[in-house]
Amino acid sequence: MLDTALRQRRALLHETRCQTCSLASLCLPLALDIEDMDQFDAIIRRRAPLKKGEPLVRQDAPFTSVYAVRSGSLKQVTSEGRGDDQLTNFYLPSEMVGLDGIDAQRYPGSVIALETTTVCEIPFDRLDALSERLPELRAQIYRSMSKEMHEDRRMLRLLSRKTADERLASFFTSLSARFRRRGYSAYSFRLSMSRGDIGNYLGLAVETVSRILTRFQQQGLVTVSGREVNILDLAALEALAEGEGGA
Amino acid sequence: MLDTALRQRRALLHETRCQTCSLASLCLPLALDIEDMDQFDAIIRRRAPLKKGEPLVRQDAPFTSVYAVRSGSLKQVTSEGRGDDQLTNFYLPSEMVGLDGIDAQRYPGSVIALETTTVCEIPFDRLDALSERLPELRAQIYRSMSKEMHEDRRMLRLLSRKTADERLASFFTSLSARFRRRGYSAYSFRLSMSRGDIGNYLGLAVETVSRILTRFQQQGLVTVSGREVNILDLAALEALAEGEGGA
DNA sequence: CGAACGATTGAGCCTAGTCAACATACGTGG
DNA sequence: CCACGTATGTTGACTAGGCTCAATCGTTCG
Repeated sequence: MLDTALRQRRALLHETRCQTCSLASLCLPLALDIEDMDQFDAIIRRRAPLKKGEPLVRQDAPFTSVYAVRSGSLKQVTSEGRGDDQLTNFYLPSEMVGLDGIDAQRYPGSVIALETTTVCEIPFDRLDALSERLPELRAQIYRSMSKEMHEDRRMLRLLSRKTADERLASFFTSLSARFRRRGYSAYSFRLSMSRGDIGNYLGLAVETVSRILTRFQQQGLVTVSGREVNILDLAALEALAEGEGGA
Repeated sequence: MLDTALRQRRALLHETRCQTCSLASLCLPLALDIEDMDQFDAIIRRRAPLKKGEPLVRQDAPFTSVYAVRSGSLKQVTSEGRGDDQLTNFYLPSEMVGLDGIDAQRYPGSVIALETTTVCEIPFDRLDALSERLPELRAQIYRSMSKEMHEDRRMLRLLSRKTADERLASFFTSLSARFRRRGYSAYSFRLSMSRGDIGNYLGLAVETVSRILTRFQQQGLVTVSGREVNILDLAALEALAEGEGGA
């Protein structure tokens, strides 16, 4: 039995090494050579997997680390005032959590696992120190942050100009692209978030999300069964997402 | 006459030095000591002032530099599809323009002067190289980006949860705070942007902006005459911005 | 001084929110 | 393994906030 535990532990350690990580090509150490990757690897902290609903970071907690998602998914929720939560982000494997806490030195929202989720913890002070010697790593940090800003701008546009249908279509095409990029099917996947989460994220009432999903099915764009999604007409969804509904 | 030109040029050079810049305490070199500031100063490029309506950067142009606003103001506009512009940001003195272009190596939107505006151009490759040796500078770059992400999240919440009244109130209180921080009056200022710009930014029709402004005046919250704004009851505006209208 | 643009005001409409009832899935303990 | 309770999802009816269209007024600039 001890043997099993040992093997599991070794497997875990093995898995946690960047060099053998299947996400390495999408993650922070992306551009590093073998030697540098070892240095990077050395500052990463292992973490027990998070269970569904468990917070990775809590809003307003002191900023110490950023995190790379290895498997599973999370949502970022910012509470302000009484019960007025806003879901500001979903995080999928290879994406970075916590970069928005650098400025205020506190995390601006809680980040909560949507399913069983594993992450790599990267203490920021050590990352920063390492980035001093590794220009490629520095560039990758800048790129990650810049990309998130870029994404946020897309989201601003979605919220201020798009109709409910366009928002849902955007949501699906964006998820589809993100899954594809990670080597999963672009057409068939399982949502880890509830309708409520989706609505909150897209600025829509749950009822609206539900209604539009049934309409999308009637239109033959997708099939949805619970959280199982099948995209039938990606091109049409993409057109819809860009506002070519009937204009 | 040559003498005049010479003096002007010297004045310009003088003004453009970080050490004598009144914004130094808000800007990138914030935490640098005198010596380091000189190094930073050396990589900055002077730029002729932009006239109203003139673009500082154009959407999709190759990313080369970031910019610090010295005086005036600008807006960032992202066009997608036909005529579907989204105003994603306003930039005031000491704020950084262009950081969202690092990832794609292109500027994700055009940035256009709203009035006569001067900026410091900072070539990014040289900034990055310098940041290798100056941890304080690096920290400040991270902080700038992180702050912008944070701001974007606030904006997401505004667009997805707030009513038109709350949005306008937020807009005014935010401007007020930004002016105060720069040493200007928090209660009396001139808008450099049109009603159309405000509406576009806040996800509202121009007519709605106009209507709410007149209502705010009737309620004794502000006086507005053209682009001249006087805040009469900042506390009430702040309460409104946070959704304490009648709840 | 006139033209062009920006701002204001009014009337009617439409999208998505709210409230309410019902259906389904989930998971926990007997 | 099933039964129950709770959380999640769906559907319907009604409402309202903000958009559109349209006309008018004001202001800035050539």
